[in-house]
Amino acid sequence: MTDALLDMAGEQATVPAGCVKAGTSLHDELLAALRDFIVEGNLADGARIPERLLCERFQISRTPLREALKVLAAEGLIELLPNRGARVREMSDNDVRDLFDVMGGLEALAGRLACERISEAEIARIEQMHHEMYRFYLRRDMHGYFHANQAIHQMIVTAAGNAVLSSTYASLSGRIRRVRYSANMAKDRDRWGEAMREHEAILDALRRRAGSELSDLLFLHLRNKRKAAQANP
Amino acid sequence: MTDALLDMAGEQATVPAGCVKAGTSLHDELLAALRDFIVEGNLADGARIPERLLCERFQISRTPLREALKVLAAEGLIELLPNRGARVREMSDNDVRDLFDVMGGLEALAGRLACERISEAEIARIEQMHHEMYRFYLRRDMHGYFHANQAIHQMIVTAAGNAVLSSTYASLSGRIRRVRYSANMAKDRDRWGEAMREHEAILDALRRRAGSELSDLLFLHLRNKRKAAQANP
DNA sequence: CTTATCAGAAATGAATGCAAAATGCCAGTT
DNA sequence: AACTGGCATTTTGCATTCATTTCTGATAAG
Repeated sequence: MTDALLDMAGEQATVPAGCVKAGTSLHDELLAALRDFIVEGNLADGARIPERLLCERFQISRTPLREALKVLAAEGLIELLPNRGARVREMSDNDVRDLFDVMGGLEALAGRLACERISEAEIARIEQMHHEMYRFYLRRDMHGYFHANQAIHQMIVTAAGNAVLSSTYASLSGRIRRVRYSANMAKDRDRWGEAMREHEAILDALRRRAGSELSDLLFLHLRNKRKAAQANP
Repeated sequence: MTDALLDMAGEQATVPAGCVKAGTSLHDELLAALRDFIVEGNLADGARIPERLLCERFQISRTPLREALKVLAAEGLIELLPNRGARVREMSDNDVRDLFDVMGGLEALAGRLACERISEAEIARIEQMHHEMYRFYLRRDMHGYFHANQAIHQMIVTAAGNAVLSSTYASLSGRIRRVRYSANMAKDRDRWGEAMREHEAILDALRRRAGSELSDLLFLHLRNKRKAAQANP
């Protein structure tokens, strides 16, 4: 962990003062940096996060750091034990299941709302991304596929045009990104093909602007994704 | 606003020290108290929240207060303008629409999950609450109806057995509770009756454990509720 | 050799102090 | 009379300091 923190401190040091964008407080910057750092998975599950270390690395005092930690705890990324400091939140299988289901619910909502207000241009853009993803699938390019897949889902959420949905979705995405759930698909070729077929159906429903149907498809798609991810010994 | 703050100080003063529950830090207590205070609607929309005042009222220093404010800002209840302090977040019609839609999406999810795991006893309990609500409706008891209605929706969310869903729902509930959206139904008797019929259908779908159908019904129910609430000049 | 206990060290929780930014006020000007 | 510019006050942001709790590890008893 210490090495990672040192790396981060390095980045911080290379952009010392001029990088302070107008209107951004030290606290906000720190919050974003810390969140990214944890979401990226640089810290092990359940790892302690000593304030002193972070202070030295970020070259700040404890006050803004502690504020940021409180916010991250509220977001569910870390947990604060009274008088015992911050820990990276460990996620049980149940937690992962719950997170996936809520993500599914939010994507279902996104699909429904998107059907109501998405433009033809946006649909065309998603179709394009879909074909791109398909090419990754044919090439068995796991990384590219995963990236394209995530972009499509994000695009649907964005197309819903709902700020509350977007921020809620982003928050849960951060929490779930710590869970490595992409690697499993490589072992399960059937699931990969199935996922592609599900995406075909999703795109079709979006084209027809069939809100309820798309809503169902997206929820079930996420649920299947979760089942595939959790079916690992 | 000052009066309201003074009132709160009074409450705080009446339970000065003994109320400190074991394991709860000053920060957590303060956070809960502040959140309740704002959710209850004691502060006007857009009202400034000077730190000094709150400190005097709560008899604490600025440090824990500022931590609490940061968390409330992250929750979306207030907004923090850099160097200009905290304000109660004003909600535009768009914000209310977005909130209602996401609440609808979450309830739709709750219904779907509830269908999978709800017990017969819980269904019976909801039926009972439904009939209770119906009696309030017949008596034109707006307050009682509203209360029973909220209890039913909460019960469905609880029955979903998803911790992430519950906490997300609770957070959005807090943000939306500041909006008075109950009074309008009194003016629109048709909407009230329609809402009752929707609840009949919801209960029926739940009995049959028809997940997708219930999901649709709940989303549309919330959307209709929103439309009725926002149709006020 | 294991385990219990206790003192020192370290970390957290909260309060205070200081610098910078913003708000408000008043005078001077047009 | 209205508007602009500058100064004083207030308020926020962050650092530092103090108090309390927890952790560590060394020592001694079983």
